[in-house]
Amino acid sequence: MTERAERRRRTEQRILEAARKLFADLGFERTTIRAVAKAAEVDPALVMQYFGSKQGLFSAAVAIAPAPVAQGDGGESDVDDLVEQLLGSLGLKMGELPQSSLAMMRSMLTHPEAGASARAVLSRQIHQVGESIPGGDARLRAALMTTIMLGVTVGHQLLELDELREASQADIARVLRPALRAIAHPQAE
Amino acid sequence: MTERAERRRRTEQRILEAARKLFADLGFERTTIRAVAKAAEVDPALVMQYFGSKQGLFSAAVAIAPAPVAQGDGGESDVDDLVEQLLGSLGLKMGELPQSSLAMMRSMLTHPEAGASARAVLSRQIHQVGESIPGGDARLRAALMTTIMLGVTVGHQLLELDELREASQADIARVLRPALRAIAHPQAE
DNA sequence: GCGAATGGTCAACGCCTGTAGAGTGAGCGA
DNA sequence: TCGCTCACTCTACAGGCGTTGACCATTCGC
Repeated sequence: MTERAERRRRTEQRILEAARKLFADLGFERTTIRAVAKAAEVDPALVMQYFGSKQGLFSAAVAIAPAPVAQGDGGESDVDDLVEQLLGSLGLKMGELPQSSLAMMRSMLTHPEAGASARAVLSRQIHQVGESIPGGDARLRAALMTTIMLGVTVGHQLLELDELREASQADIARVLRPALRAIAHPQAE
Repeated sequence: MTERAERRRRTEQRILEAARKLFADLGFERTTIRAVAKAAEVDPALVMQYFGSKQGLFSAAVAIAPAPVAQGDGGESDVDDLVEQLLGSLGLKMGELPQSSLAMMRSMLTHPEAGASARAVLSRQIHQVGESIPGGDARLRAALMTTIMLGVTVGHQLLELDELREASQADIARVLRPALRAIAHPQAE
């Protein structure tokens, strides 16, 4: 790779990292192009030149391939595996949920584009979870399992509730596991 | 009450209603004083005069006495009652969660003051729920029950996920009930 | 080496925002 | 009725924002 191209790639990466951090911490509106540029030690105009607009920068900063949830055939053990997978994804979230995800979540309630992205990601996950659990109302159960994970993640990562920050990942998983299983396994009532 | 005072009270109320609607729909940053004034058919300067600043308007629009959760002594039936209460508060949220609450929730991830308010409200609820359930880790269990309700409410009210909008309040409560009970009732493992 | 391409900067524009202060007219107390 | 209070409006300012186009300086292809 030519030296110029290499240099450009690095600069672009530096801008994206700064943008992710600021978007994740402050959200879309409070993050300014000027602040991103300063954090990346670059002129604001360069950010525009590379990403076209603030929205373009946001899209580029948030864009990632979401890790897909493995699918099963609805059998018993697969359902429990699914629960463990969800809990595990929360575990990942404890220390090092990617900045891009945090950035999207931070803005999903106030920035229309981020909201649309969040809906897409969640719908996708709901669909996948729904295919992995039995029962006629699998869709609703999957939606609730997903929003439960969303709520815990928001409370822990974004609101930083002390009551959750104090607990270890294992403790949270231990308490949450029976709840998720109760939803995943349909019972006759 | 004198005519002038009456008139003022009505105007102030009109401004607050417009502000709540806009804050709930758009969040703090995207809501402008000018837009609130226009919706209330009033001059922008009047909004400032009444509430001092945009932040003051937001505080006034969001300020409400949160309905306290009744407390029990940790007995079996009380715990189930608590679960029903939480599910009921979600039920209230279905059609007509007050605009002031929506306004606070909408901005809680991106506006520092709203975030602080949200943390205060949630911590209060966690504390109350924690006092109503038995077990050594009641605090953590209460936090998770609370964030679960938060996640479902956010997904339903703010993100407006189709999978939740399609379901009736009773359906959601039916699926969620065992999950909350599983967390509320500590089990030896 | 030399012109072209390209990474990067500088200065500025136009817009929108929250906010301030002077002004107006109608209802109030005496 | 008179003067004052107070609800309300008009106009304007200062600052920050996203965005733009002209401008350097280095490196590429030939």
